[in-house]
Amino acid sequence: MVERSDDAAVMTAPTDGRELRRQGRKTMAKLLEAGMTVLAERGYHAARVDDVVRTADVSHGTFYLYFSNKEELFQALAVQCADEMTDLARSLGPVTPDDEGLAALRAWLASFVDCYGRYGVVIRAWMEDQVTGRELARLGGRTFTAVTAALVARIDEARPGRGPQAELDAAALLAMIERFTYFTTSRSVGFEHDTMLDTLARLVHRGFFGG
Amino acid sequence: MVERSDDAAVMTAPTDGRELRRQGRKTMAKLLEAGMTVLAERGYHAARVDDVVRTADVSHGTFYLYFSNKEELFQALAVQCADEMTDLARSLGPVTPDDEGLAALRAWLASFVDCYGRYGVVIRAWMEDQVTGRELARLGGRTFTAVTAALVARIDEARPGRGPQAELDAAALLAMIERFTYFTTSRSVGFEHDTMLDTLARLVHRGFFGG
Amino acid sequence: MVERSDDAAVMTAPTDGRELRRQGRKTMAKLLEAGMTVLAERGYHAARVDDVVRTADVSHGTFYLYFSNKEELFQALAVQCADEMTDLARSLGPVTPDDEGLAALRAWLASFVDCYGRYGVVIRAWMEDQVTGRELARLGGRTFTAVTAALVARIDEARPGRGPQAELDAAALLAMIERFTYFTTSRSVGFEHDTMLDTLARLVHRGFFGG
Amino acid sequence: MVERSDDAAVMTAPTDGRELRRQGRKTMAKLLEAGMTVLAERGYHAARVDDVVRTADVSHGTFYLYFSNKEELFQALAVQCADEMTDLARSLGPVTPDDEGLAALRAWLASFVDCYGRYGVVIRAWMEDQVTGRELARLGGRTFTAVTAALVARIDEARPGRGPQAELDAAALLAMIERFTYFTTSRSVGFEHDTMLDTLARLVHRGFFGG
DNA sequence: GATGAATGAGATTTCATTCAT
DNA sequence: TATGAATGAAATCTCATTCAT
Repeated sequence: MVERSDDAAVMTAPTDGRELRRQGRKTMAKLLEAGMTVLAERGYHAARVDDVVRTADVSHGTFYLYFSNKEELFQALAVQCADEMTDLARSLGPVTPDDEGLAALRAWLASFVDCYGRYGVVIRAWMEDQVTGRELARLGGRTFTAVTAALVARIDEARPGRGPQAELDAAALLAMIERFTYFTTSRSVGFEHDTMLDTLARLVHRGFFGG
Repeated sequence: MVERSDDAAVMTAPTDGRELRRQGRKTMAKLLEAGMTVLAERGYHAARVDDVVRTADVSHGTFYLYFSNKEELFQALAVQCADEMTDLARSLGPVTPDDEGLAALRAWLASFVDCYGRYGVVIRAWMEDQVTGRELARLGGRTFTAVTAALVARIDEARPGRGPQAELDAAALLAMIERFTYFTTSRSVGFEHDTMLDTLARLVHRGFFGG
Repeated sequence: MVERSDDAAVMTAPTDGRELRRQGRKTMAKLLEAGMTVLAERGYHAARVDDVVRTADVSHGTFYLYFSNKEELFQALAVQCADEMTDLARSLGPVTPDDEGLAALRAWLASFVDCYGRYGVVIRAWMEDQVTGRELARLGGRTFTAVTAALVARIDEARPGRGPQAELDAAALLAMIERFTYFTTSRSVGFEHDTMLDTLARLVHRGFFGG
Repeated sequence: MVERSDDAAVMTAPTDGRELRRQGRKTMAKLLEAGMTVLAERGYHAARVDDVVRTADVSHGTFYLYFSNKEELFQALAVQCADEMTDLARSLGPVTPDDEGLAALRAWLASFVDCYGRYGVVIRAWMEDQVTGRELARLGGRTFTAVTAALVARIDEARPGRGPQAELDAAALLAMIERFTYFTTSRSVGFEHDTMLDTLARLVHRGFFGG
C-alpha cells in the first residue's frame, strides 16, 4: 500500500554508484546534520551552502563532492523525513469512540509532534510553494497522501460507509494537525505542550465521531 | 478590541507626509497590483523587484520613489490584507448548534475562502518564517489574533464557561481552516469547492459543539 | 545569395526589445571593444568576464545588463566579424590568369589579412572546437561558406566546367589563406608582411590556373 | 638536423629517475590512452583530470603519481605525436614533376592524414594559442619546422635555387595541408576521403611546380 | 514624477591539486 | 602503488538598491 520512499534512486548525487568509506560516510552525516541545523535556523530559502559547510566544518568543495547542489541536500533530508513520516503513518492503530481511542489518538499525535519538531522545516518547505523541483514536490505529495490514507483507514473503521467524505475529513484534520503543531511549536504562542496535545486529540477525535 | 491596522503610519515610505497627485496614485496602484500578481506567480521569496516593475511597466527608479525597499511593498499589501481579514473577523455572527448555525458558518467560511483566494500568498508569508521584519510579523500576529478572537467569541456564546480552552480550540480550528483552504485552492487536489466548504463547515461546527 | 548575418535576431540579449540611450550605447561599445582586446590578449577560453569588465572599466553587474553571459558577448563580436567577412567575400572581383589577376588577388588577400588582424581570435574560435553553442557554430559555418563561395565563383570564371572540384579547391585554398595568415601574423615566424602576401597570392593564383 | 624529440628528459615527471615495474607501465599506458580519448572527446580546454582518471579507471591520486600536473600528460602525448610526425617528415621522398611525383606526394599525404586522425587534437592545440607552457610550444615549433624542412628539401630538389622563397612556400603549403585535413576530417563537410586527398595532392604538387 | 544606467556584495559551482591511509 | 577524501582559489551570475538626467 504505502510504499517506502526509495526516491533516492531517482536522484543523481555525485555519490551515486560509488561506495563511501568510513570517512566519507562520516562527512556525509555531518553535512546532513548541518543541513537540518541550518534549515531550522534560517529556513529553506535563506539557507546558504556557505552556512551548511561552515556548520559542518568542511570546505565548499567537499560539499559538492556529496551533493551536486543545494537542492539535493534538501532532497536527501526530505527522503529521511518522508521515511519517518511514512513509518509514523503506519503506526496509527484503530481509534475507538471511547476514552481509550482518544488516548490512542493522543499518543499518536505526540509522535507526530515529536517528528515535526525534528523535520518541521522540511515539511513546511513541502507544504508551501518553496520547493522547486518536481521530484521533491512529488515526494511531499506522496508522504502527505500516506498519512492521509492512514487517517482515512481509521475513519472508515470507526464509521464505515462514509465513502469519499472520509478523504476530505482526513485531509482537513491533517491540515489542522500540521498547522496547529507548527503554531504551537515554532511560534511563541505560549500554549503548553500537553494542553495543546489534549486540544488536538479532542478535536480530531470529535472529527472522527462527533456531531 | 480589534483595532484597525493603521500600521501604515509606522512605516516610513518615501511617500510619507506628501500628498500624491492623480498620476502618483495611479502609479502606486499599479505597483500594488503588480505586487499581488508577482507574489501569486512566483511566491514570496522568488519575487524580485524586477518582476514587479516589469509587470507594472514602470522603471526601477520609480519603484523606489514609492517604496523604500522590497519589504515595504509587501507590507503595504499585508496592510490591505489585514484590513480585509479584520473586517471578515467582524462579520462572523452567532453560530447556533442547529442547521442554521451550520449554514451561517458555511457562509462565513465562503467569504474566508474568497479572501484567501486573493491574499493567500500574503497570508502564507505571515504564517511561515518567510517574513523578515518585525513590523510585518506583528501585523500578521495581530490579524491572526483578531480572527481567533472572533471565533472565541462565538464559541463562548455557544458553549459558555469553557474558559481558556476556547482559545486553543479557536486556534486549532483556524489552523485547519487556513491550511485546508490552501490545500484545496492552491494545490490541484481536485476537491470540489462546495464539497470542500461543506467539509470545513461541518468539522468546525463539530468543533464548536460536537462530542 | 550570400545573406547578411542577421543572426542577432536569434539571440536573446538582455537588451533585446529595449532602446539604448546614448549612455547605454556607449557602454555597450566599451564592452564590445574590451571583449576584442581581452580576446586578443588571452584567447577565447582564458578570457574571463572579469578581464572584460576591468578593461571596459565597468562593474560586473553592468556586464550582465548588456549580455546574459560570456558567450553572448562573443556572439556579438562574431556577428560583427561575420559581417565584415561577408563584405570581404563580396569584394573579390574577377581573377585573370595574367599579372593583373595576380595583383587583384594580392590586393584582396591584403584586405583579408587586415580583417584577420582585427578578428583573428574570433575566426579561430570558430575554426576550432572552442565554440560551444550551436548558433555561433552555424554563423561560423555560414561565413566560411560565404567566402568559399566567392572563391568558387572566381575559379569557375577562370576555368569553367570543373564542377564540384572547384569547391574542394576553394576550401583548400581558403584553408591555406587562413592558416598561413595566422602563422605569419600571430606567431613570430619572422616573415615579412609583403613577402608573405606575395607568397600567398602566388600560391593561390597557381591554385586557380597552375599546372 | 632534425633531432629526435627526447624532450621527455626536460620535463620533471614524478616518474623521473625511477624504473616503472610492469604494473606501473600498464597504469601509465592506461593514462596516456585515456588522455587521447578525452582530448578527442572534449577538446584540449574542456578536458579535465577527472575525465581522464574516470576513463582510465584510476584514482585522482594515481594520476599525480605519474604526472605532476595536467599539462604534463598532454606534454607526454605531444612527445608521442612529435615523434610520429618527425618520422613522417623523414619519410617524404623526392617529388618529381610527373605523375609519379604526384602519386608519391599523395601517398605521403595519406600518411599525414592518418596520423592527424590520431593526433589531431594535440596538433591543433599546438597550432592555436591553446597551449600554455613554453616547453610544449617549443616542441610544437620544432615539429612544425621538421615537417617544413622536409618540404623545403623536396622543393629545393625539384626547382633548385629559389632560396628563402622555398621556406615560405613550404610553410604555406603545410598550412593548407593541416587545415584542410582538419576541415575534412573533424568537421562534417562531407568531402570524400579520396577526393580530398586528390585535391590536396594536386594543389601541393602545383605549388611545387606549377605556374 | 519618472527613467535608464550602474553598482557591488554575495551566492553558487568547478576543478586542479594535495593529503592521509 | 594506489586510493578516496578534502581543499580552496577562482569563475560565473543575481539582484536589491542608488545615481544622474
